[in-house]
Amino acid sequence: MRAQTVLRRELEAEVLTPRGLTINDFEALLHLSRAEDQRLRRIDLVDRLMLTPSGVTRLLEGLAEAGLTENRQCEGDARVTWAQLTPDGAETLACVGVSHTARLRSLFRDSLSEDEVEQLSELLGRLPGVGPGSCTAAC
Amino acid sequence: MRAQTVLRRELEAEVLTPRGLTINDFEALLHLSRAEDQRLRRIDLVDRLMLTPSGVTRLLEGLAEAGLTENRQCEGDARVTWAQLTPDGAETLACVGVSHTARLRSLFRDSLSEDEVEQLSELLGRLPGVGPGSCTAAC
DNA sequence: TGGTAAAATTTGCGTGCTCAACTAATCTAG
DNA sequence: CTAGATTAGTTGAGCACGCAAATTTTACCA
Repeated sequence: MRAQTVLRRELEAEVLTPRGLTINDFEALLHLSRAEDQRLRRIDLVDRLMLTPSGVTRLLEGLAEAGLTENRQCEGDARVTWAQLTPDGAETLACVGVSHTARLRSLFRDSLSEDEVEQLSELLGRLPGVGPGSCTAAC
Repeated sequence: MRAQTVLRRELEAEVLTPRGLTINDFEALLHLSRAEDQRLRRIDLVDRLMLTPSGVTRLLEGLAEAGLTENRQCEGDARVTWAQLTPDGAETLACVGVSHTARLRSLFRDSLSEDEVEQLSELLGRLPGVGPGSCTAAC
């Protein structure tokens, strides 16, 4: 059950940490890059990253400060502020993404066959609170 | 991949938190209770709980303060201080253990068959950093 | 035997996150 | 059209943990 802790650190150290990114930073960028207009409401990130609203606020605080993200007003609903991916953010993601996901894949493929990865993903996805797609690999 | 986060909180809330215990607190007690003479070196807990030495120090700080654990000198090696389960600790574990593990089991069995749990456990166990037995269920 | 390396542990500092409480905007009944 | 409920988000306090550095004790080897 503590797979995450170890895998996670191993993953971060490789390519993310050198750029001052966290796994959640990375995944936030990833989700933004795939969203329409490359922007998402905070609440959407809460769901996708499985954080609390306050966690997301702080996460975006850091990303915005690093210029990878921007806060944009949402006309039509003054409650929401978009988290908008900046060109810098997109570029960073592009740079980091390849080696990160490669690393991720190899981490699984070293010990599991493709079918087994599939199986594992399916089983985990059935657990409560783990939607299919809450896993980077599945993205 | 973020299964842990959710399952973990759900688990804690049920029976552990009301007693002021954390999952790691619980697992520490569990490991101690199964160890010879109901005591373990800090380093052993580091391995079993997948924490850093400093994490274990702080964990035991709390447990000792709550009287569930005691620090005992180790004659023969002055570097180590045993973490010794107290009667209180054993009792607490007994009280909490049944409902906690029941809850744990049901959490898996609600969405997975017994075979599938087995399968999941096997697959996870092959991942680097996850020995078989680092999962409460396997204990 | 002495000296350096390794093992077990603690301490200070930083960080990522949660929880609870709060504000502000929007929706929904009566 | 207004009163309460809901939704989106922020803020302060606190916690569990990691990392790096320091300390003490033990082991190993020239």
